[in-house]
Amino acid sequence: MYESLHVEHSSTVERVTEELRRALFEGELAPGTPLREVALAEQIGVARSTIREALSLLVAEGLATRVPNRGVAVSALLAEDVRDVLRARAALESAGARQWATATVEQQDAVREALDAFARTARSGASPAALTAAHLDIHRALVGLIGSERLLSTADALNAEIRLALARVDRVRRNAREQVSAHRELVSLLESGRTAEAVRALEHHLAGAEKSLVDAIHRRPHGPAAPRHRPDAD
Amino acid sequence: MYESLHVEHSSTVERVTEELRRALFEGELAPGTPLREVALAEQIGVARSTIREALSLLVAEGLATRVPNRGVAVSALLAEDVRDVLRARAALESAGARQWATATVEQQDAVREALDAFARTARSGASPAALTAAHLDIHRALVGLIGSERLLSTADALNAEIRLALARVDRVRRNAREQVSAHRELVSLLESGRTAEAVRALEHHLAGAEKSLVDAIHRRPHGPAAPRHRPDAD
DNA sequence: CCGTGGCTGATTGTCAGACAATCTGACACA
DNA sequence: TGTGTCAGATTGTCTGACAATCAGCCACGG
Repeated sequence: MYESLHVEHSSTVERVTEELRRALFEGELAPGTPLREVALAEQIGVARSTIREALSLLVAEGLATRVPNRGVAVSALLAEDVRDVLRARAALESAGARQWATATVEQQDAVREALDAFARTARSGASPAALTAAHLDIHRALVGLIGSERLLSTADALNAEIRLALARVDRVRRNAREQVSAHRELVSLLESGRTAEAVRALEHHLAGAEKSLVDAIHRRPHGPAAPRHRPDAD
Repeated sequence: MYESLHVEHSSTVERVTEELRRALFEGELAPGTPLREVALAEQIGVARSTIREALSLLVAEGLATRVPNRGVAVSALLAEDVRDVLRARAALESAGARQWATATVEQQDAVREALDAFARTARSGASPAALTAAHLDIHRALVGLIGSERLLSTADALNAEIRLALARVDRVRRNAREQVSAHRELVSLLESGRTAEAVRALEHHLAGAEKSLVDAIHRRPHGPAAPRHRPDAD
């Protein structure tokens, strides 16, 4: 017992990491932006070693990229990366969908709840970031049907990369209502046992997401060529 | 061009991490063994901060576990963990198998080559560790059929955990020849387009692996209860 | 006898400061 | 145009330090 009594993680590294993550998702730091150790250290008010650990965490999560002897920078997803991530998600989520029948009731309920939460969020006209989070929660719950904590972790990492990409292109504000009904349709296919159709619908949905993401990247090619270091504005 | 010309990573952290990994896979460090920072630092001859980074890497890979304020120790897989990992592998690998038809020729060849390499290794009666590595390479190549680098990384992490568990129970020396033919059968099912049968065979194989691993763990329950700190031998 | 509380040593988490190695960009030079 | 050199910036690693936290032990009191 008493398991529910645990204070928030008071680790300094954890707090710094969380702050950086927030800044990334919020779009305050554009992809390609270098994350200098000394600058961040004195700016946040912690030691360089602490910043170093936090940056390593971000790199491990795929949100930042480290080049030896040149430091870490905010990850800039290329079209190739988006394809990679979406392919991974398709594999994970359709594997989950295929296991709907053998999943536990809790796992199924998690999907339904995520769907409802998404619908509520869409109806209440929340912020784009919140909407994206709620949307991705449904897909996370699909992976949860597999029943592996480790796969849930990788699903989280994949979703984090997507959120990073979406932070720069929140113009994907297409009809949220439409998205809700599409996902509702997907879940009802699962519930009625039409697995093959559900998998097809899921793959169709992900293909669409991939296309819009790749288009967005091509429209604003913040590719591997880091923004030139210009002292003035452009 | 010139891409193939890159020296070995000369990073100290990388070397230390590699050394620790080797010790783990070799079974020199039993699960539960604490990895003390100062001790390792002066033993290997590097600074504590360097050891710290290396340990963080191991923790990120799942090979070690960190408890706040109590340090990191070699991961001890419980039966629950083995189930989790095997479930994840089943999802990834059968997803790969299902995509055999749409995979590129290179990806298919990777599977065939891994199979041949395994057969050669088995015939040459190599070390158990080498045999396990060759075996896992086949399964890795199956995940490769999906075409996502990120999923390959998670497959590597999962396989590393399995290798860690196998290091303590290399009594799984059952007939290697039998294993080879089982995998050959699996690949030929894929090549002949009998996907559903291949997936079934794969899941059967993984279920067997899970069972033997769980049995081994129960036989030698190096569970979460870390070995008491006794100054003398037992 | 058993639970409580406090003490001690060991270990981690974080900090400060230092220095060599490496990379970038600019500049001089052929 | 292409090459060599140099200064500045930044990382990778080291040393040393200290407070916070934890495990084990022991005394105390019910």
